[in-house]
Amino acid sequence: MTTDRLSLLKRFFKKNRRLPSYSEMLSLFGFSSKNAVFKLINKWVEAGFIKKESGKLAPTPRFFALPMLGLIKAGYPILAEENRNYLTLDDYLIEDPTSAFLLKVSGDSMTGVGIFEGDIVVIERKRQASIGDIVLAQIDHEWTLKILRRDRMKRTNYLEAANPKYPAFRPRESLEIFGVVKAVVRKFN
Amino acid sequence: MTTDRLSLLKRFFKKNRRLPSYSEMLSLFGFSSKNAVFKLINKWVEAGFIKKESGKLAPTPRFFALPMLGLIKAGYPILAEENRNYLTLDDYLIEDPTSAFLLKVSGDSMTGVGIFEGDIVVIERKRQASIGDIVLAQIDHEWTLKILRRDRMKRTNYLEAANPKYPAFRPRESLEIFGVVKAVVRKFN
DNA sequence: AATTATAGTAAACATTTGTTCACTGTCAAG
DNA sequence: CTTGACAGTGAACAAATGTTTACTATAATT
Repeated sequence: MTTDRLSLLKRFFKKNRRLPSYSEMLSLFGFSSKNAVFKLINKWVEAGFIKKESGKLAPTPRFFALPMLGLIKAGYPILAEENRNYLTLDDYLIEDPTSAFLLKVSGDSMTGVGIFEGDIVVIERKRQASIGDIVLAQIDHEWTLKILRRDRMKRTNYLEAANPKYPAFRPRESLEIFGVVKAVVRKFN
Repeated sequence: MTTDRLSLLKRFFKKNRRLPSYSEMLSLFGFSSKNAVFKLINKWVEAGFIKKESGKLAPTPRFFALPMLGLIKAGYPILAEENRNYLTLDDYLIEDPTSAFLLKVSGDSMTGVGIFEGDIVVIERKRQASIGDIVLAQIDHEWTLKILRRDRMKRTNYLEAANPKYPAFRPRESLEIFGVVKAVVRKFN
């Protein structure tokens, strides 16, 4: 399989974080006429991989999209119906890049919700959270990552680990929330 | 906090998947001289947010980078030492976009390694895997996601769930590997 | 008060951009 | 065999690009 041109283009974008100009594509694809590039691009525009707006090229969501399968229990993989038009994993996971940051997790207190030591969580910076959210909080001036719970009787909030071996964490002085966990990410190997 | 110009630029890139031209930046930033843009860009180039190569602008890894913290058990978050220069979560998670695809997980057979129903796994398409890898495989013509194990005595491979409630899966006829799980991703809410 | 850096305007310019037009060879279909 | 579609060459071109130079106003420093 001789690497096709779209792959070459994707590789260029991955490396340079931009699309090449037509003259750059000349050498990238091995053409000697810009018109060849022109026609090729138009084909990709029609196919929906690339967009033109006021003469500027930009990749479309489709350009990045990885095929997404669903695995049926019975045993056959199918193309997942949901063409949720998320562009990249970034766009899927990080809604507001300006308020988001990453946190490398340590400890085993959240294994119950599938957050393990070494995982990376995406946190959205905010001071308010809903009950049940996984929050980054400071409880009695100590930082921690736990589930936010509410004690209806005492009308207070407290923190709970997602691991039966830890007790509930009830603040003596203060419980301050700094962010909410929006996603987890784990790499194998 | 009046949204600063770098944020405007990031927003533009997130929306259009490209950097604006200087003339577009005029209106984006509210300048009336291209030279103002020119100087601003050069500042960002020096700061390492943007790169110029042969007159073409491109964002650097730094442009995308989210702050990455580490959480010490004792209770204080610190800037994670590892400035691994991964660009985006995509680049961190997906090494080879041409051979990768996504799979939405169903079932509870992999909860032991923190893969739950509804999670999305990044799979690298390949026919060979190492013992211990989490693989997408066809065992006796049925698709499944399990851990690849080796039976040294019988000199055969078999599959194992990461959930004690399932027995080992030993192939009667065939065990064919289609890909290896490189990462998991889970979104909350 | 004088000085220096910073942030922006305004105009001019060579280079490069994407596009268009006319043309050629190749291959598959009628 | 002819026809038409397809893939590419080559040259020409208006428009837009990033850059440079000269100048102004504002704020900060000495």
